Amino acid sequence: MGTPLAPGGREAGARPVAPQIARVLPDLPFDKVFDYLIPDDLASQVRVGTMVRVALQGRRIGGWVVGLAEEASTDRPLRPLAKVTGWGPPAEVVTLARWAAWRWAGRTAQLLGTASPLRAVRALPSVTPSAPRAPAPALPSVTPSAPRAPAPALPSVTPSAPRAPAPAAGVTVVRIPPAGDVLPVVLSAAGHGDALVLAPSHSAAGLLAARLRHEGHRVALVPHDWALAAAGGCVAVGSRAGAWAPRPHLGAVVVVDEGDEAYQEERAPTWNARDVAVERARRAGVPCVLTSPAPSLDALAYGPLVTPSRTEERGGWPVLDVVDRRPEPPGSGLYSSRLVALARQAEPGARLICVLNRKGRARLLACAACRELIRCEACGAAVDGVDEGLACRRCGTVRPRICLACGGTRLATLRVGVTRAREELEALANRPVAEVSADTAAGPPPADVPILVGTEAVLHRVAAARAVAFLDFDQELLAPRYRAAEAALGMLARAARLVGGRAGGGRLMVQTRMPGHEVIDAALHADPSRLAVVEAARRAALRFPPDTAVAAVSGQGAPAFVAALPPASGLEVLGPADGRWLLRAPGHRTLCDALAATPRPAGRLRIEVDPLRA
DNA sequence: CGGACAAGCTGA
DNA sequence: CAGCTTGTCCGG
Repeated sequence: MGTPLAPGGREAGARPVAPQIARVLPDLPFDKVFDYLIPDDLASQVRVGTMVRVALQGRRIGGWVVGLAEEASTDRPLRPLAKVTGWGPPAEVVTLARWAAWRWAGRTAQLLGTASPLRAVRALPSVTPSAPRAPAPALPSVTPSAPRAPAPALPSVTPSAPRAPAPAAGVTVVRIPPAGDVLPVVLSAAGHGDALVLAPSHSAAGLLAARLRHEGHRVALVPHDWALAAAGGCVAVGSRAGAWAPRPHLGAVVVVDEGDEAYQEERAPTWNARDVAVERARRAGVPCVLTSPAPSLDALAYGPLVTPSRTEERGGWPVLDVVDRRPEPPGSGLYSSRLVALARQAEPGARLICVLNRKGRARLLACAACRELIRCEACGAAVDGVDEGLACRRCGTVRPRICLACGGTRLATLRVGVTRAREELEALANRPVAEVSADTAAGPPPADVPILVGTEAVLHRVAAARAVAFLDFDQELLAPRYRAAEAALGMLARAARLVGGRAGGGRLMVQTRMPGHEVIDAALHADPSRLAVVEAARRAALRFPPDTAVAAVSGQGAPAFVAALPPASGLEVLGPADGRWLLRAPGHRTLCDALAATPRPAGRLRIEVDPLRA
């Protein structure tokens, strides 16, 4: 049984209320609001957020009611709403979407689409007024790996408190080591009104939802359980899109593994669920907790950091073996003797996972005789070894496998791809090795293979391992992205989760020529602050976020757009590099105001605010 | 987005 | 100058 659609506070018998005009944002590629008359028979169903269909230019188009009014904003005759489709995002989420459209230079309608139910919701399930409250989580399960959570938060978990006193609003960053458990933090938030909990992947959200249910909480897994979340009286758990879940009485927000890149939408607008969640909590005046084994500088800029004790944090990271490859001659292969020794110990039940973030076969070839780099004779780009000889990756020219400098025919691989890495390791370790990458068959890799080699994706495809080795960690440290160092430590943390804490005996190994790098130093000491301090200084020196706000502009219309930017807007324009401009401003206010004030030219235009690569 | 309408190109 | 393409504007 459900409550009638959108009661909206209008009771039968109450005098007819004034607003008869709905301001509707149609689902079109531009943000323009149109007025429609609300027919009397639909009046009880229409409020801000309601999804409707309207006639526009002889067509029917879906859209959202974004406002109610008594007077039209135009002289032309108004048409009535054609239909009420069902429930949509609540008013404060509509406002949030408008903010996000500004913040990431996108369309409100697109964000409202993300905030809306997958299928039309005609009625909300009724809320059991006093749902059986969660039993107290067994305290021992909380203590061992629990970080020192904000003190007032923990008591709220107790079942005796129907609604815990609201803890202080604001953002708290909680560092939880890889082998630690976020559940205590999530449970304390779950005690506050309609909590919102985000995890980076669908599977992580599902797992968290199941654990919360096990603890006795009513849980809506969004967007699937959108209507349940809209009815309230439960915890909403979701991944990226969950940031937009309807929450009638938002009480607290938790973002698990806040730095995970999965929180950022890849397509423009490149909104980030963590930042949406933080803003949402701020607007609602409720606490927001960001957790991470290695908090990002973006997170640290939001609020104070809470860390576990050194003992606890050290225990939550595995031992890291750093293999310094500097003494070895260049081109001595992908595998150090220490790595081969580790590989020979691997068993199907105690796996070794090797991570190599490159795909394909040989990436760079050199002449074995004269050491000249083998490049395309036409354009000078690197070439791939193919069956017919050497093929240019840029222009496609194919030529025989001969060194142009000395005529030598023996070519050496300088950087090995995953396929080749697998073959080599199988020979060196004398055990079966399987390749796992984003494009090999989905699902878990074969269980009877003791060693897996793959790109970073392998860390997402396997639940546990005895050891994880990064074959060329410098690849991560030197990646041409300003967040490379954070991403590298994040990858170590992810690997650490697979092998478990120090006591379990699992190991991490990195092969590197930069053994003193602060990322390695941080993981070695189980102290992410060691990276954060250095990284903060570096970002400031290079004027990258969070010290500044940046956006990347590309596509056909980019030149015209960049030319049309207001000259005195406080924006610094860099580039173009590869048809991509970078805009830099002291902060998002300046950046986003300038982006919003600039007319969009015809033609494709992609604006990435907070681009992952800059 | 997609229709309406206006301004440009081509062929006779 | 009809007949068509391409571009720009606009919707309640």
